[in-house]
Amino acid sequence: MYAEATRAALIEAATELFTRHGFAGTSLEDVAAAAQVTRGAVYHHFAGKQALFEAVLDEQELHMTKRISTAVAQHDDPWEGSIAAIDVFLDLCCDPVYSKIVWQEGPTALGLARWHECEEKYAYGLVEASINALIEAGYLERKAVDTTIRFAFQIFGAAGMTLADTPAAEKPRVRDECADVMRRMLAGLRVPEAR
Amino acid sequence: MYAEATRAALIEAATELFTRHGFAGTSLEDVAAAAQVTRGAVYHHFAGKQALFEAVLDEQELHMTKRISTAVAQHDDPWEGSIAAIDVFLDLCCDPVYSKIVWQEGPTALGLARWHECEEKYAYGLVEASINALIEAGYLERKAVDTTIRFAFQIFGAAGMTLADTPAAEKPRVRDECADVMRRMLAGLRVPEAR
DNA sequence: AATCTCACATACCTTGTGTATGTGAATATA
DNA sequence: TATATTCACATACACAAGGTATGTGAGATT
Repeated sequence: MYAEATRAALIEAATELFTRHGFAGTSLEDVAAAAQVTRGAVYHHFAGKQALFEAVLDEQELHMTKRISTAVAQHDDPWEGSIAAIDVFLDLCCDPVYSKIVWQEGPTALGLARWHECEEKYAYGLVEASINALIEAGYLERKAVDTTIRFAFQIFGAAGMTLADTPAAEKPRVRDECADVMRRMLAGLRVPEAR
Repeated sequence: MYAEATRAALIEAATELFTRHGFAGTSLEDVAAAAQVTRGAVYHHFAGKQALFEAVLDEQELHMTKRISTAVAQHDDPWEGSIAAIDVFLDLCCDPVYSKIVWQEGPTALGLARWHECEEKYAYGLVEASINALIEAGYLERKAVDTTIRFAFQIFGAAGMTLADTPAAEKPRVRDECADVMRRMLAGLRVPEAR
């Protein structure tokens, strides 16, 4: 029963190729060849090219979600938790695979609408929870909540995309600059009394 | 000499179709038919599908640039100018064509790298100029400048994308919420003395 | 009047996705 | 142990779409 191994090999090959050549630049023929099978195997395990990409993306997101959740859980204060989440997230974004798959290729591969649906399950949900926790704790006003969540989410995306096309050598510096800017922007949203 | 008219008709048809069905969902056959010519005409005027999209995008960007520039020019204080730029930009993003072409289809159609190159010429340049002006005037620290510009730019993108999938009926409300959040985030970056 | 170029149309090639069918090995069944 | 069935792919085909190469008529040039 090598089926599961084949599936894993396909996801691994796809992850590698989508990262290196992008979604559009990778054919299923390429993926199959890299996994040492034919396109038939791809269509046996996945409904199509998009479904394969979603499997790749899900794996990346799951990993990210776990790491951020545990980091957040170590803080009682939601503000501290949010800062921790930012730091862990930025570290993750220095991983070229994660940032490329999720932030660069994701929207292209799935279209913005479908990509956003996928994000709802992972990153977006985390941001939503954090913002709501900050509101509950009195750090943020209960005002324009949806828009605030959306913006916060996009800011994470901005960081991801920024780090994605930063050369490896400069990543540490840019990572810290991103953390600084994100913290200050978040601080700008705090209610005056909580500052 | 109907050449220029044909070219304009192609751009107009492409704008309409890319807006309605997206870049991937529109074939050059569709565009040619809508402009009452054949695909041959498309390839006579444009190098390919991407080049056609870039022509469409350029037109939208040019219009945006003009409106924002004149708005900014009416203020001496760069902070006031930036606030004005935000307002004009958000108004523009309520136009479904602009937001769809530039913020939704752009990255998908051209790939993030190429899209970013195009943006450099227009929106990105404006943000860059504004941030630099704010630094010169002492509102912002001269620190992590590139990252700050990038983030500010992405925040505009966040607003554009947010408004793009907001139903027309809610656009006015969301538009104002965006303006509020953007102002507060920008304020978070101000040096303490300038607050 | 002959020629040349512009502005397209027509026809063809190629790539890549998706689908339908074939096949051998493993497993279940009798 | 012989037969049937299912799984895990491979093979072959259909079709859409982008790109290219070539054909063509009208107007400009000489």
